[in-house]
Amino acid sequence: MKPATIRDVANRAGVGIGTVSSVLNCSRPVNEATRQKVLATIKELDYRPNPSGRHLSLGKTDTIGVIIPFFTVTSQIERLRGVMAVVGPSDYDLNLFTVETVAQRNKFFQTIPYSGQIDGLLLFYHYPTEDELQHIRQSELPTVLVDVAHPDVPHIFIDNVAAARNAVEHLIALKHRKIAYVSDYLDDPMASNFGYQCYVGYCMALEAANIPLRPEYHCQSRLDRQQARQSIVELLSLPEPPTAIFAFSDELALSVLDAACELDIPIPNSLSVVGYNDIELADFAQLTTVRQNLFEASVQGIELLLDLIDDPDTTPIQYQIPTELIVRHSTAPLAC
Amino acid sequence: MKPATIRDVANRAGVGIGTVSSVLNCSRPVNEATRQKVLATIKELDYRPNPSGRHLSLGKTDTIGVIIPFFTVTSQIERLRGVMAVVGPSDYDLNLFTVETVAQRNKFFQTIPYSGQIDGLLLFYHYPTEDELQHIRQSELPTVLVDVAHPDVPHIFIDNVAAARNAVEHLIALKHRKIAYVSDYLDDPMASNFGYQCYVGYCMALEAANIPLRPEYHCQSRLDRQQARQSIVELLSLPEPPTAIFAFSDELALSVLDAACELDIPIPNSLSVVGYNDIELADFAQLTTVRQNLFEASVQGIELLLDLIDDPDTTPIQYQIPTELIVRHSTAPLAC
DNA sequence: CTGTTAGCGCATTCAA
DNA sequence: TTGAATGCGCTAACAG
Repeated sequence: MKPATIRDVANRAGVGIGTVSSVLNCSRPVNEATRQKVLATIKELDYRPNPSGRHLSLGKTDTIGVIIPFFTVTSQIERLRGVMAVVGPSDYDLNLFTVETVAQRNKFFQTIPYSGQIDGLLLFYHYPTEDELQHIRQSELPTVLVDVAHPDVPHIFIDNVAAARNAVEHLIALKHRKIAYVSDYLDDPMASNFGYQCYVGYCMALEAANIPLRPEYHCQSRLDRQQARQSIVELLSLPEPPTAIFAFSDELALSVLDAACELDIPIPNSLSVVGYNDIELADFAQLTTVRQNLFEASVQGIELLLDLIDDPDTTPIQYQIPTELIVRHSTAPLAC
Repeated sequence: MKPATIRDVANRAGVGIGTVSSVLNCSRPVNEATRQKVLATIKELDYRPNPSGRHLSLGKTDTIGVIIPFFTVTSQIERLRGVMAVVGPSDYDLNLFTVETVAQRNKFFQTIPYSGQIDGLLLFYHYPTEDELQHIRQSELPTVLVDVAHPDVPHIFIDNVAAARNAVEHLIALKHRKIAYVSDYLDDPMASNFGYQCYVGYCMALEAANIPLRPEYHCQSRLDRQQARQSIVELLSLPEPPTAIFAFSDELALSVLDAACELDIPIPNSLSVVGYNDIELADFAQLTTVRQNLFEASVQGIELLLDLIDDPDTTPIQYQIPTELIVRHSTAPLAC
């Protein structure tokens, strides 16, 4: 059976269509008696306003778009949970988009912002290109970045550079000097900017300690477990292998453990390992890692976005989420 | 600047509004010359059809709704990935809904199916109540269940009963007779039906081996790690503790490992453990577990749903996804 | 082949 | 306080 429309309700209740609308949206005062009658009719006909009608009339979709790349990464679920925690109780819906290739990403930015199908965009884990920024600006779509900082876009910033530096300094404090860094391919067009940020922090820590940078200690790896392990085995097979490794994700850090296991390198005795994210597995594996409150960052992200949608002139405050180094048993002082 | 409408394009191109629509949708033949002109104007004006307009006119939203409960559970990301893999390249959008409480669930089923805001519904991990079925039927919203089987609703079925039975039989084959089962609270209104299904499989395996059921061996626990560990410590502290445990999720199985560690019970020597899902962590922890291809199940789920939307009279074929017992090092023959 | 028109369901005028 | 009319952007049926 066709769902009831606002006109059905109006006819049945013997009132005008505008009156029903007024009752629904409290947009203007309505006589209490007629109000009750309308309300009763709505219930009787089981009427629900059609969102598309509203959207068309209001020029608003009550939907926010979310892009969370790297959906294989466990920690992404935390980000999504944070988003849902705010969007769920709100009047907004959530549209989840996939962008797994450069082509998809281009198409997305060229179309969606202009399509009027979302009122705002939440972008995780991705430092927008100049081109993408252009589209965001031009479409005037309220946009918030989470995880990365950008001077031109409101964002919830996690200072990964400082966190990475702090992690590496932890290793240096343990007397390590041969410290490697494992990340994704920094020049991969689909890479998060994140690997780079951590790299900067890594470099800063080394520099501050007067430890020269060794290019062979920067291991850029694919993220799937097999290939990662392989890359790290190579790293650990260098003539002068590192005594400590900082990995830009817990997943990669676990691959370090895999590789060390394969090579019979005891951890932390002969090799210290620090990860990033503090995923559940990290605790289980007793991995020293950097904890970021991804849930909280997401929550602040959409809250900011909703504010921005509500009032585009909101001063785009840029929050910062603190990180914390969780020291477990995968790091130890350098054995002499 | 206001985005261009179909009328802008028509005026600019000097054609009728219907012609533009025809070009866009190939809904009727158009003279090649005018077609090119329209196409050029569309590009020139950077015109994108407004979805709400389409939706309103077509009575279709090109959006499918998805409910994936228990978003804290790592394996859920696999399901979501499967969905995205199909929805992403399609013309459909994905609306993710939260239902974390009974109230939310009720509200969802009472409103969303009728709202016309989605063309189809994909329901994970949830055996619908009679009431919910009523709403699904009444609203005539195409709906597909994934993970659970229901006689009245198209579904992608994973035979958890058989898989659980198989897992427990593995333990029995290892000569275990004191076999406990750890799950969520079976009577929790927000529980997945899943804990119950595994329970049935567990019982069947025991019965077939003539092992009497011991109520004290069924440990119903909260799912967060601390409380789970606590519950399992109690289980393992029984006067006659189990020598093997089947957990309905890898997360719980890992909590079993936690608890065993706390009590200095060596695994698998003194206690065998089997989990469920084969999350990444399971491999890492060398946990024997049941692997279900969650990605594949999701893919089949939306594919079926899209078919159903396309043609509501599609014979609601009900697929079944096989499971596989992955034997690792958390299970061993009963020590005499 | 193509321009025009009539809704789709709703919010918001403008009159009354 | 309220009903009727207008328009949001689009598709499809209708009339050339």
